[in-house]
Amino acid sequence: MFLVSLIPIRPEVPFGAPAERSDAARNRERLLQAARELVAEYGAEALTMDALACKAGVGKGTVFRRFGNRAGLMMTLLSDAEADFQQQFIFGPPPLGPGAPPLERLAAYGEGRIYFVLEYGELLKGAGVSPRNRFDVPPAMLAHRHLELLLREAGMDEDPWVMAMSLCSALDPERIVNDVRVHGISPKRLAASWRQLVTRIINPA
Amino acid sequence: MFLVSLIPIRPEVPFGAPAERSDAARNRERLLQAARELVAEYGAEALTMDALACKAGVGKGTVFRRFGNRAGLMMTLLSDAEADFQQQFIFGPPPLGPGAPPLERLAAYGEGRIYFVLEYGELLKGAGVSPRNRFDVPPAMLAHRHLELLLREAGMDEDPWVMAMSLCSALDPERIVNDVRVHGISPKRLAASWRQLVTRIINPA
DNA sequence: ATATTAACCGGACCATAGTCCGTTTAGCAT
DNA sequence: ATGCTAAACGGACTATGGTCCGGTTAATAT
Repeated sequence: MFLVSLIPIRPEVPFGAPAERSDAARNRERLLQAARELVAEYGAEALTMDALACKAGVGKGTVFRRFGNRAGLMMTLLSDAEADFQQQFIFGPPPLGPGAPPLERLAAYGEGRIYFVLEYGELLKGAGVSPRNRFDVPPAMLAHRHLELLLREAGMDEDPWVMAMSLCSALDPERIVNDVRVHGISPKRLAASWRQLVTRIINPA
Repeated sequence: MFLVSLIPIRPEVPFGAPAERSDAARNRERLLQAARELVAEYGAEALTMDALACKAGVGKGTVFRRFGNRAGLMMTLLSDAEADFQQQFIFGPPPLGPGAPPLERLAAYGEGRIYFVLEYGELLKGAGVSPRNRFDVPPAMLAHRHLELLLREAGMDEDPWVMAMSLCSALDPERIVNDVRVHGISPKRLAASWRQLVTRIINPA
């Protein structure tokens, strides 16, 4: 699915940019490897940039040159999983992918996203420290456009843009993780409520 | 409206706790005064705990003993406005307060909250740094219970708890501020979309 | 092979939230 | 008034994200 390159997880470098130098590439791999190990062992929340630099055997400056900041590192660590999920709802089999009616796709999207969030909640939290990183980043924009499109297909023609944004908010990672971990709400219950929400939204009285 | 004391903005001290010492009370007032001035002049985002301690003429330890952390300070600064808004939707005149049909109260709540958020967005952002501070704090819990109650009154009897949580998410301060400031969405448009959202939720097909 | 240079490297440095603990003091009992 | 004690005080200290800049090196041209 080469089209994926049109949906970058992170903004790509400009076209004319020179290729990455070999030592830079090597250090990036070292850093990603070390980061994955640290996350696997201690969790994403416990990952400090100093510890990462130390474990990867590079200087701290190098870490920040690669990833910009902590959120950028988390985004990079998420990018594979995020691309995979995008594949599923754009090209995958119904009901998540094309072929099912919009309502079923909306319901499936929410359910899929809920389980995605519960699996990658810590990384998502780290990646979304600022509003800019949470809302105006390629995966979030794509999710929003996807929901907006499904709402339109379902006949919602009164400001689907804002309505899609509200739906995105209902799938906010911190909210979902809090519901499950603090209040003991089951993922199934969240998914059922989501289904009811989208059902009612596209089937007005 | 003495009942307000039953709806504390921040968790109160235990009943048997000894009274606050006079020097502590004096320093708390100094700190709040200084904090309000700093927020008024430079904005809440620019307020640092060091600068606050310095301006109030107290040590840094005192600041943290009073407010626990930066979020606690922001909550305290918000408490008057938050209590005021609570008054309005619990005891105030319809459609925000009791007396109007549930749908109208829901619509009015969202509209009121949107304008509240746009006025106090910076403080709300500072107060809600952690999920715990965002979701499981008295004002948030009260808002959630209020929405849940209105949903029940409107005949929604299938998991109104989670549905109310989704509605709370749709009013997330960072989302609202981002929509308005970054995407240029007008508050009126947000309020209209919110009205449509709650209308569809309580008037299923 | 050598020179050139732009990119990269690393770690010292800065800013700020939050902690700790020895010192001071308000409130009270005598 | 004096002494006692628990509370409060304040500033040095720590942790961590992020910046800066002088030295190093990979890629390229000659």
